[in-house]
Amino acid sequence: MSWRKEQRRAERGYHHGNLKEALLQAALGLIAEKGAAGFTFADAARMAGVSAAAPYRHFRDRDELLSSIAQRGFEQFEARLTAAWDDGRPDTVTAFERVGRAYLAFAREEPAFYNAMFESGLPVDANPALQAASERAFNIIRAAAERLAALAPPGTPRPPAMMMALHIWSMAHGVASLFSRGDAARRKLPMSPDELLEAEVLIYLRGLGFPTDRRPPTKGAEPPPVPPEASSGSGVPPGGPWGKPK
Amino acid sequence: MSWRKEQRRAERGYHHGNLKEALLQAALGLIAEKGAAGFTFADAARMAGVSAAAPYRHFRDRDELLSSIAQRGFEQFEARLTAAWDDGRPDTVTAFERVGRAYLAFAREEPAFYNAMFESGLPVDANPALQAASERAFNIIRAAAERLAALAPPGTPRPPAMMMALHIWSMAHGVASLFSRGDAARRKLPMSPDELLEAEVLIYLRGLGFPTDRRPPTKGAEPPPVPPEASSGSGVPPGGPWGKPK
DNA sequence: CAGCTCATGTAAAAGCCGTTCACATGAGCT
DNA sequence: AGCTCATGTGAACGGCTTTTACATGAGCTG
Repeated sequence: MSWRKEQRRAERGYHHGNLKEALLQAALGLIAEKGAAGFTFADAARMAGVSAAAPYRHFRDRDELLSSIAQRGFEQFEARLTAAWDDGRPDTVTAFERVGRAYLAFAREEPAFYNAMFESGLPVDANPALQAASERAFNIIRAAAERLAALAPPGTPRPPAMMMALHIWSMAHGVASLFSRGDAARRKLPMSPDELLEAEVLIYLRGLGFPTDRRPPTKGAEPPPVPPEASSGSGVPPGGPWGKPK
Repeated sequence: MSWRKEQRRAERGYHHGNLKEALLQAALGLIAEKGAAGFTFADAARMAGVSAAAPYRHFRDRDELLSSIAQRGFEQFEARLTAAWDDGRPDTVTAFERVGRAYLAFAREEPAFYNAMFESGLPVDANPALQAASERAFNIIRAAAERLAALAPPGTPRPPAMMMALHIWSMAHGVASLFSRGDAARRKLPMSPDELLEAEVLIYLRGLGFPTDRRPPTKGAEPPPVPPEASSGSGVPPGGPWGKPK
C-alpha cells in the first residue's frame, strides 16, 4: 500500500513548503533516538514525507545537516548559559555554579544537540560559522571566569581567567559525557552528576583560594571588584563541599 | 586487472592463517585515520586481503569488532595507568599526577583505542566483558584516590575516595576529549593539554587541603598513613600551580 | 597415505544508504 | 496566460552490511 505517500502528497501538495525546518526537526528526533552516527539522511526524508533526493535541495549533504544542527545547538547552548550566568547575580560564585548546572541540564535535556555538538566527530573548525557559534558559547564561561578571577582574595596570585574557564569547561564536559548521558548515566554513582560537578567546581574554587561556604545572597548589588563575599576569610569551610556522609 | 588479489592469494594461500588479528590491526589503523564512525568492515577486509564476507567468520558483526578493540584498549589503558601509578612511588602526589599525564598520553598516542573506548558510542554496559575491563581500568584511578584520600591533612574532613576518583576521571576525560585529540587539539590554548590538566588537578587537590608545592622526592620509603609530605603545612604555596606569567 | 570433517574463505545476492541527474510540478511574477 | 526557477521525484550508480550456498584445505583417524 503506498496510499500513505499519496495521502501526504494530497495534504501538502507537491511542494512541502517548509521542508528545511521539517528535516531539521526530524533529524533532531532521530539523533536523540539513535545518536548522530545512527542517524540517516534517508530516514529524515521519509519522516518528512519526501523522497530521498529532496533533502539535497536544502543541504549539500548529510554533514551539512549535522552542522546546521550543531550550529543551532551552540546558539541555544549560549542562550542557556547566558541566562544561567545572569550577569553574575546575585553573587559571582552562586551564578558560576548555576552555569555549571545549566551545562549539565543542557546535556541532559538536549541530547541530540549535545551529541551533534560534541560527540558527532564533525570538524568544528572546518566551518567558520560553526566555530564562531562555538566560541560565542565558550565566551560565556570565559566571561564568568573573568569576573571570578577578579574576585581572587587579595594576597593570593590572581589566576588566569582563560585557564579557569578551560578548567571549568573540561570538568563540565567530562562529567556530562561520562556520567550524564545515555547508558553512561546508568553507571552506579555515589551521587548525581549535578552534585558531582558542583562538588568538583567548589573544591577547585577553594583550591584557588575562593571562600566557598554556602550563605544567603547578600542584600543589594555586589560592588565590584571586591564584593563582601571576598572578605569572609579564606579558611577551609568545615564539612567540605561534598556534605557529610549520611 | 585483478592480479593483486591473485597475488595475495598466491602469497598466503586460500586460508589466511591469522585473519582475526589482521582484521583487528587493520581496523585499528582505519579508526586512527578516520574515526570509529568512518571505519568500515569492508575496508578492513580489503586491507587484510580477504573478501567482504570473511570477517563474519571471526566477528558476529561490525560492532563486535569495535567492542573487541575497545576491550583491548581498556586492557592497555589499565596497564599504562598501573605503570604510571607505580604503587604510589616515590610519593603519592607525584605518582597521582603521573597517572593524569598517562591518561592524556594514552589519549594522544592511541587515538584509535581511545576513540573506540570513549567516542564510538557503543554501549559499554551491554557487553559484560567490556564493562569489566572498563571497571578494572577505572579501579586504578580509584585505588590511587584511595591512597590520596588517606593522606588528607589531619583536622580536615577526609574526602570520599570514590568521589575524588570520579572527579579526576572527569577532568582527564574532559581535557582529553576537548583539547587533546584530533582537530580539537588545534584550538589555540594558552598552555598544553598536559599543563592544563596538571594545573587543574593541583588546584583541585589544594582545594581538598593537600599541600601541592613541588619538591624533590623525599629519600627513603614513604611511611603510610602519614608521610612527610603531609606535614609541610597547608598554606597556599606562592606562585600557584600555573606558574608565573612569562 | 586415503578419506573425512570442519573451520575458514569465496561469490552472489538482497536490502539499505548517500549522492547525482534528468525531468516534473507549481508558486509567483510579468 | 505564460514564463521561470525553486523545489520535489524517480531512477540509477556505487558502496556497505549481512546472509547463504558453495569451495578449500589443514589436521585428525584409521
